[in-house]
Amino acid sequence: MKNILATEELNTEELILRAAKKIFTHKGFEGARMKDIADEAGINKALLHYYFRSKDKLFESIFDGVLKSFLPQAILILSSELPLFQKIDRISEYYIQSLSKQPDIPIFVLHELSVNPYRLIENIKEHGMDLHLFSQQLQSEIDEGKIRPIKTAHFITNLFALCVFPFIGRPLIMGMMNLNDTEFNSYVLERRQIVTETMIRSLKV
Amino acid sequence: MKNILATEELNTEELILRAAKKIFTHKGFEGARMKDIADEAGINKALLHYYFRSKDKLFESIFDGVLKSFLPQAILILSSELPLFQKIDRISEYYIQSLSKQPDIPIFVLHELSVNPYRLIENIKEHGMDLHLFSQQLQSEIDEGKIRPIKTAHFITNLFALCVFPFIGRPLIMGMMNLNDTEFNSYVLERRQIVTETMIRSLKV
DNA sequence: GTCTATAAACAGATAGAC
DNA sequence: GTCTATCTGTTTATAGAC
Repeated sequence: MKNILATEELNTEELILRAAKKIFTHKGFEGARMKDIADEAGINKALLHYYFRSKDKLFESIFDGVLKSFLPQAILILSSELPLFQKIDRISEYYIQSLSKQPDIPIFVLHELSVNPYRLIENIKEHGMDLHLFSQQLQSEIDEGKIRPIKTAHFITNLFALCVFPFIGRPLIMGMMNLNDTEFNSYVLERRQIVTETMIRSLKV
Repeated sequence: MKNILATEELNTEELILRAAKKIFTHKGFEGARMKDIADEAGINKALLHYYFRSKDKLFESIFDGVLKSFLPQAILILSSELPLFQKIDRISEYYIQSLSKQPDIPIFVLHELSVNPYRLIENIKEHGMDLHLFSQQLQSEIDEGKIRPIKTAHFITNLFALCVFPFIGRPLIMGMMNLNDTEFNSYVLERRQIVTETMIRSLKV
């Protein structure tokens, strides 16, 4: 039985997937070159085609995987039994932490979706992006006078905007604020509390 | 003297720039084809090179123009003499209204900056992205106990995140919320008030 | 200035040896 | 499975006629 913990013992297919994820998320589908991916994986171009037939097929593997590793978590937390304010905290905690390790993901996903919106359709269907339960919870809190009225769409937009924008706007923020890499990392660490506070204060009656 | 109001009387260079802006902002630099731009402008590929030498040069013209038409306005409003809460309202009004007419701009700019962060440097130097005055105002309001403490970086991130994210995340929002184009437009119209309210409520002591 | 035709460079994909 | 060499189609860029 293979030692699953030996991270350096990757087979070729895994090497390719890791390299492809790095190059695609950094440069986008159109900007990525099969040569770049092969070099990153330390193998030959031809092997990419041997394992994945085409650039499109390879990309689909990466894109689907990325989407599946991020979107469902939001639905899971939002549809849970947790109190509203705890959900806010969990979402900001999870997304800011995950994206700190993979900061290229948001701009990659949103750029590709913006160029090819159809890509989302299958994935959404598959995972059933049902926010019905969450909408009910939100409406209950409003009806009981616990929070100010807000539509589900705006609540979710606000929450994700506050969490994700630092990663999307990184070069702009670093430029406008004159931050170096170290300073930017500190700034990101502060975001979790800022997001939670901003969301909760804006909802308080 | 030419009639500057006759919008249909564009010379070839203007036709190219208009077409290039449309194609580049929609598909990004790597995804854009010179053929697409020529077709959009109703002219021949060779003419693009006659006027702009290369795809890179043409892109620079567009990118610089786009940056100059959006960034300085924020600095202008933030560095003005207006009260803090009015600045919030002006920013959300200006950016949500402008971007409604050109919704591709944010993802375009942020994707290109993410692939080539150096692009920003010259532009920022040129326009002097100085937020010193604004930081002083923010600190004064905090010191006088008028608003809760918040760093300039987080204030600006929050404000721009709330304004810009709907355009960046459009396909995702439409997918998750099951919105059609008409519904999305209504949703965007509501954002201006949501942004102002969210920002101001989160700052209130 | 504007076009057609073509060159030159590149990128994705395949053939075939090992 | 993995490599080198090559093919095929695409894309940017140029030459040259009008």
